[in-house]
Amino acid sequence: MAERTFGQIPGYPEGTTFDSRAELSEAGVHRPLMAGISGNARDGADSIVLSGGYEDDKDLGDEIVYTGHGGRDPRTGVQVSDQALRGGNLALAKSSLEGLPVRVIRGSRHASPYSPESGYRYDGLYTVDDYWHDVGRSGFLIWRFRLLKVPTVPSAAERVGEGRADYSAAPRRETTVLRVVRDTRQAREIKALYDYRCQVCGTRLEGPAGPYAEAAHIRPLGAPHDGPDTPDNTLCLCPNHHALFDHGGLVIEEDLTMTGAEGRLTVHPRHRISNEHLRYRREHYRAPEEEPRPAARTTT
DNA sequence: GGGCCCGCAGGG
DNA sequence: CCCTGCGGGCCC
Repeated sequence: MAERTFGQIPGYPEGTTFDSRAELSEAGVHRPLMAGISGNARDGADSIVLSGGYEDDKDLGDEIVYTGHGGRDPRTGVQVSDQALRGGNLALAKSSLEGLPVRVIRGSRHASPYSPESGYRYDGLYTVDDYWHDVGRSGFLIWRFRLLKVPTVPSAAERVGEGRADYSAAPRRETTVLRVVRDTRQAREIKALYDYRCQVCGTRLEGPAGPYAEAAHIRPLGAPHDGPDTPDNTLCLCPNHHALFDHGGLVIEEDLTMTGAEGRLTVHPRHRISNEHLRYRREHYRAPEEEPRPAARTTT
């Protein structure tokens, strides 16, 4: 078994097309012949294929919301039970935690303006920006992974000796920056209100240029969550608790007690926090009930 | 080795 | 078009 390779495969630049899954596998661009996700729980996911069939997928080009696997009838492809954070799904979550690049391949059967006319096409590297669970069209629990394109910069080797005509001939999509700028005026005001102390642990980080804290959104900004950039959707957190919150390891209950941290969330009298947004976060990011958390890996 | 999976070809 | 049988590679 060849070792798993993350990032671009030498000899197969972005835009390379393949006739079949067998060719993709042979090239090492996406090794499994049928599965959509290549990877494991330990190392993360190195590639995925969008080939249609998953009704909850969203493809906006530079942003993809990819559906995890599992819970489908193998014959019909119909979702008949809940998905779990296992196998390839866990691999993609691992890639998110580690910030690993995922090769994305689109197939012609995937209904999207970004799909190739025929066969499969390697479309570059993406990062797994976020993952959460949702109720899919089928009514069953699905895991969802937001992938964002890593902007492609031509390497020095590619630039050297490259004629202008060649450059203009290369098909390049315009890259849309989808990230919302997070530190708005209201975010700064919330941080000032708490004097840069974490609402979870009270930590105040002080550097020579001043204090540092992060504004965390409770209901995430951007589709499909569409949380607002408003004070009632913003928390002032230290980097550790921000990361823990984003990855579902810190849950704020309705009474402001916390799962994953001691005590109760500190809330300033002049800071109203939306219960609705807190509920949204719990519903989509907390580990599902029947989902046993994977055993933590210890480094020895 | 078992079970899973965003194939694929072939036939109706 | 839809359905069926037969799959290879890989994770666990």
